[in-house]
Amino acid sequence: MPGDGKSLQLGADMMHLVRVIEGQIADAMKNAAGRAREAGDLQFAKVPDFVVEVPREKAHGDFAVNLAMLLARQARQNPRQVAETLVRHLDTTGTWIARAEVAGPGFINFTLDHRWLYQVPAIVEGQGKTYGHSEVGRGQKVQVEFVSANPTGLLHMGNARGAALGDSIASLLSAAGFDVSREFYINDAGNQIVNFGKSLEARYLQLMGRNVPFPEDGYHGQDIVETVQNIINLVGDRYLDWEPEPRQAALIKYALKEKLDGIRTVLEHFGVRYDVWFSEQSLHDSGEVAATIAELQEAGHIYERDGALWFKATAFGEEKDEVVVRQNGVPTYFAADIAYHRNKFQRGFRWIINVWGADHHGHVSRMKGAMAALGYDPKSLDVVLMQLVRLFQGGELLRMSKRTGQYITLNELIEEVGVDAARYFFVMRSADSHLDFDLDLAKSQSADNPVYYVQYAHARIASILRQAAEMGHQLPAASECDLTVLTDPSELDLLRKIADFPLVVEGAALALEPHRLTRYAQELATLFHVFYTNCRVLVPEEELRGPRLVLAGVTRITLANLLGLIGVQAPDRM
RNA sequence: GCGCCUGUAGCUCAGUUGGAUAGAGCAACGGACUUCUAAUCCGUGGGUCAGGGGUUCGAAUCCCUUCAGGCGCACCA
Repeated sequence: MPGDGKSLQLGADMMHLVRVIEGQIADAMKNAAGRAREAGDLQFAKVPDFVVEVPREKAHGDFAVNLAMLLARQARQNPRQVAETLVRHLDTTGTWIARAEVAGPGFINFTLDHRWLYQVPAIVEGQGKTYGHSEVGRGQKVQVEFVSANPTGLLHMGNARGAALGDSIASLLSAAGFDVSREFYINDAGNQIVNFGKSLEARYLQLMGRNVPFPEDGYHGQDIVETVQNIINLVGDRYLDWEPEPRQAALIKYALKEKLDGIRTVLEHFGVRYDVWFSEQSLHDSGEVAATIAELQEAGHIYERDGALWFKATAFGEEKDEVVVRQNGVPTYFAADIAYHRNKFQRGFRWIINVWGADHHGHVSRMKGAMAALGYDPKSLDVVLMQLVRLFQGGELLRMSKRTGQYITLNELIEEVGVDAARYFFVMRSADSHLDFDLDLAKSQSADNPVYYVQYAHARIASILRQAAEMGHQLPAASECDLTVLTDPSELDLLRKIADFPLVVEGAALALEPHRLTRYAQELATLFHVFYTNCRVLVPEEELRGPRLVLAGVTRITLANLLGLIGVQAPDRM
C-alpha cells in the first residue's frame, strides 16, 4: 500500500504557517505540563505523544489537543481534571492563542486570534507558483515508474488511470522537495514479444494475400493490422520470402517503434512527460540480468530444481519459491524485473515508487523479498496498487480485453471526455477503490463533473481581476493593504483553507495519495464560491476592494497550483 | 483452500496517527439572478459505517470472526 516515506529522513520544515501555529500550541502544552508537575499538581513520567488537530466542529475552536486524556491514567485523575490543571498552567504569551478551554471528555480546545490569518496572503504572493511547495524531500532522488504498458497495443483505461495517478504522484513529490524522475519501463522482451512477432507476421502474410491462420492467442486488435499496413507501405513484399525468424524480428523492430511513438504521443496529449524510457531488453543485452542472478546466487538465494533456477522467496516470507531462469535457459520476467529494480537502486534513487494494477499485487512482496536478498531496504520500494477500472456505458459493464482488441483506448477517452475531466476523474478516487467510469456521464460534459466546479472558481476570479484592471484597479500587493477589514466569516474561512494548502500537498505527497488534492480542491472552490456570493469584490471603497482583490488573487494562485499538480487546466474563461 | 484489496446516505465516494453529534458530490424537494459569470449560493430530508465479538476514557479506524464482491496464487507479464 502507499508508503509513508518512513525509511527516508524527513527534515523539519517551518515554511508552513499552520505548522508553526501547531508547534506553538504543542510547546505551550508541554510547558504547561512541566509546570504542573513542578507545582505538584500532576504526576507523570514523560509527556506522551499527543496530537494537535483541527476539530470537526467549528464550535470546538480552531485546534484541539488530547493530552489530558493521555495523561489521565499516569496522573490518576480524571481527564477533565487533568485538562483543567493544564489550562491553569498554560502560558500563551508570544503565541496566537486567544483562548483555551476544557471540553467534552477532556479535550483542550484552542481558539486563535483570527488575525493570524492576515499573514497568509503575503506568503502566497511571495511564493507565487511555488506556494504549496516545501522542502521535506530535501532534494532526495525519487523515481516514479508508471503505466509501463506493453508496447504491443494501445493504451486502455487502466493505463490511463495509472498515467493520471503516477503523474500526479510525481508532481506532488516534486512539490514536496524531492528530486523526481518519471520513468516508463518498456516490456520489449519475453514471450509477449515473441507472440507479438507471430501476430505481425500473420497479418503481414494475410495482407499480402497469403492464406495463413492467425495465432489463437495473438493480438487481434485492429491497430496491429494498421501497423502492418504501414510497414507494407514502406517495404512492400520485401519480407515475403524471408525465414520466419528474421522476418518477425524485422516486423517487431518497426512495429515496436511505431507503437512506442504512439504511446508517447498520446501520453503527451494527456499531459504526461517521462524523463526516462527504460528498455527491458537492454537489461538482457547489457548482461545485468545475468549479473543480478549471479549476485543472488553468490549470496545463496538461488538453487536449481528440475533444470530451472529458483529464487528462495520462502526465505523472505513468501509462500513459494519463484523461477528466475527457465529450464530452457531463458530468464523469466521476474528475473528481469529484479535486475531492473537493482538498476534503479544503483542509479541512486532513495525512494522507488511503482504504480501497478491490482492484478500485479502478487508480484509486490516477492519483489521486495528480492530487494532484501540483494541487500537493499525493501521499505525504500513502495508499490501503489490501483484497483482496476470498470467501464460503463448505457448502464452496462463493458468487458475489455486487450487480447481480443476490444477496449476503449486513451485516445478515444481524450477525444470524448477531454483531458481535464479524465485526469480529474481518475485522481479523484483513491487508488484502493474500484473505479466505475461512466462513459455517458463523462461524455455529457454536464455540470455534474466536479472538475468544472473547480475550474469555474478559477475562471470567476480571472474575470474579476480582468474587470478590475479595465476599471483601472491593478491587483495590489498584500503589504499595501490593511487586510484586517476582511472580517466576514466567508473571508476568514477562505484564508484558513488557503493556509492549509502546503500541508495538504505535503501530506498527499508522503502518503502517495493524490486524491486528497481533488477533495481539497472541492472544498477550496466551495469556500471561494461562498465568498463570491457573500462579498462583492469590486466595491467603490478602495480600502475594502483592495484587500478583497488580494484575497481573490491568492485564491487564484492556490487554485492554479493545485490544478497544476493534477494536470488540469486553470482556465481564465469558461 | 491460501493471500491482498473493498464493503460508510438512493448513487459515486471522503474520513489523515483511534477523538467530541460520521461528511462531500450527485440525485430528490423548497428557496435566491435589475448587483463582479446562476457551470453559483442557501435550506430540507436521507445512516444498524456489511453482521457479530474484543481491546479502552473513546472505534468507521486497531484485533478476532462470519458474510458479500474484486484480484491474485504459471518455468505468462
